[in-house]
Amino acid sequence: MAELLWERGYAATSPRDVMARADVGQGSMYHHFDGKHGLALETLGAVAEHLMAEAVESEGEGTAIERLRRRFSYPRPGLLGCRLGRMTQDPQVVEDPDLLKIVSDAFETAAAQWAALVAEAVADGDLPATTDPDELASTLAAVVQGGYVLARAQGSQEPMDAAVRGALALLEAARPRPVQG
Amino acid sequence: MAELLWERGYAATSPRDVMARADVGQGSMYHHFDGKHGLALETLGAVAEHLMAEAVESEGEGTAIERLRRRFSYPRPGLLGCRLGRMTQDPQVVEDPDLLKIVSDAFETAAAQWAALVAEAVADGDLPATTDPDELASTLAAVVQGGYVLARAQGSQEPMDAAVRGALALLEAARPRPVQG
DNA sequence: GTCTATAGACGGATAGAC
DNA sequence: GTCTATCCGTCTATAGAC
Repeated sequence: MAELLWERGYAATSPRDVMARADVGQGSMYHHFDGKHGLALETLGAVAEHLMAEAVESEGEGTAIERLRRRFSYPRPGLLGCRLGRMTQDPQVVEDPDLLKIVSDAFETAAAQWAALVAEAVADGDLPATTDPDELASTLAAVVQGGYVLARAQGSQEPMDAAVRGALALLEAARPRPVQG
Repeated sequence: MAELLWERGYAATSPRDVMARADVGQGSMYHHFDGKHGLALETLGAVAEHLMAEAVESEGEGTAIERLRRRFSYPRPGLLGCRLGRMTQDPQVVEDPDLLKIVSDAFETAAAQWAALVAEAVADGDLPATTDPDELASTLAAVVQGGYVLARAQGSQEPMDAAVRGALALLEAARPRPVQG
């Protein structure tokens, strides 16, 4: 189910497909899961947890700006799209409070983590003192999500990587000059 | 059809829906259009043209950096999503060369326009001389597209606006200090 | 040009045997 | 627990009358 949600989204994934891919009979599936909706609920929750853990791990060690840059530069499969961001274009997901909550919570958590990194980097003097952490957090998250869109639109990984590089260059250019002495 | 493509995407829009919304009989539709595919082709082409024209208009007059900021800040309906970017999450669109081409071309044109604005602003000394116009163009386009994703994920316009503001602040902070005298 | 009727496949789910 | 059979609706498109 996780694979199919990624490849096709929620609306376009049928229980039949899931059964075929998992090589499982109809009876088995409906015995263990509460239909398509329940199946998606469990799957998407697990995916969200997995992605968040991976993102935090990707930061590694170092100063805030280093961790921010590392997390931001973490390789992402542009052509495949984001397993969560993708769901926001699926009306059947957005109109379903349960499913939307999973996506919404994940983005909220991610935004808070970006904002914390930004705030720390500002305190370190590695970003302008005037920076609004929440705004820049939104910007960074948007570059990542938008990178997926551009990559899929062009059928190439490149726009995603370019978007990230462009943002990194901007962060660097905006870095306050260290006070001499 | 344009409305339905926007609201539901391509895969989830049925000829029946279109007929109902347009208050047109089945025979009429299939007489004038070559089925769902042809309908989408014509519609999406017109939408792309309209959006591109609107974007160019939004720039207004002034220096490159002013036009860039104006076009970038142009109000966008985050909750509704981008009428073209949305299509990139629909496998039936991405796997259809004709439909994908419309989306792909539009993004390519937009990227070129962003890059031209950036290059001009660099020449004006309003952006760092080290800026790669293509990269920053990708970044700007990604912020916009990602803003739509964030807005829909949170069910609010705010993340979209915040992402744009954050990017504008970054552009401002990265602005080279004018040489005195 | 526009209508109604119909085709054949797939959607999501349930029933009841084993 | 797992299987097969089956339900009713929708999907996209075509046929053929008017």
